[in-house]
Amino acid sequence: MSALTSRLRGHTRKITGPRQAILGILRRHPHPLTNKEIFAALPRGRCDLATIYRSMHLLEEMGMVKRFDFGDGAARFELVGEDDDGHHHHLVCMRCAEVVEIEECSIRELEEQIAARNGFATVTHKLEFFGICPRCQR
Amino acid sequence: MSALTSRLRGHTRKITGPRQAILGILRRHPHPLTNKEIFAALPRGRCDLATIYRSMHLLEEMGMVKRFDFGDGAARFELVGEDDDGHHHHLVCMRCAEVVEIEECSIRELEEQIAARNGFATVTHKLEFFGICPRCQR
DNA sequence: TTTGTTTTTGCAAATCATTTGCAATGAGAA
DNA sequence: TTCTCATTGCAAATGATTTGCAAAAACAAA
Repeated sequence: MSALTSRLRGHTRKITGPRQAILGILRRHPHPLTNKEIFAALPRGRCDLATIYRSMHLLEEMGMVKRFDFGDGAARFELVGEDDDGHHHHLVCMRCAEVVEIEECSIRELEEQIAARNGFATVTHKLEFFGICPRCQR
Repeated sequence: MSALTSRLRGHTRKITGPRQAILGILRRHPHPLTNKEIFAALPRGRCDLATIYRSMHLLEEMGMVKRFDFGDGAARFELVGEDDDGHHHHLVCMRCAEVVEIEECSIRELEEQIAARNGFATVTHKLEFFGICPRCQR
């Protein structure tokens, strides 16, 4: 919690109940959660859905959570550890949405390994690169 | 067009004006397009936006277009060649949304190569695996 | 601990992408 | 040419996410 405290203070931000509660939920859920899931996990009426959306933006900017997009239209978030940079991949079941964290980071050749190792079938992957193009760098 | 014709016929589907027009736009745009962009590229009033959404679903099911998700909330589509399976990656500028097609399929080590080769800066990548989990396979 | 200032929150309304109901229209088989 | 079923346009419905605004909460300073 000290990490949150100092980081928030450094941004002229306040340590509010909703924010602590959200971090709490994230801390005890090692899987990516949607804003709605976080909302549901919070004690009833603990805070508004809009507040969760706003908090996630803030925490993301501060680098405390990582945003994931599984392509189903809802963003998902995971807490980033003190040390790690939060970079890892996910193996998502297209039927029940079960999520398995994948530590390694290679590809293609890994598809088979990942499929076999986890017993998943018809595994595919989606990959996009992001950056700043030459024109925009000027 | 013969490919479209035969494929559509094989699915008890009709060859309509909107569908031909959409394929036409896709054919002359080698980059992923959003439904809205396709709509805008179509001669005014050529067809409804809803029809484009419906057509893209159909074409995707038929394997004639590939759907891409750059995480900005809008799906993008590209025509899949007769032969190729449409598998390739994209390098997207986070500022102007310029898109560069990346042929190779490896990762991480490639990030630097891709960044250098295209003059892009701060390149990152997003990757997710999809499949059917053991429980769902039963 | 009281006050003053600034950030946050709740709530409701607004956006945006995408989907859907339904009656009218069009494509293709007979 | 006719008949039937797929398809379309249009408008309304969804679902995720954002935003305006006044009230409430944090916190620094007194």
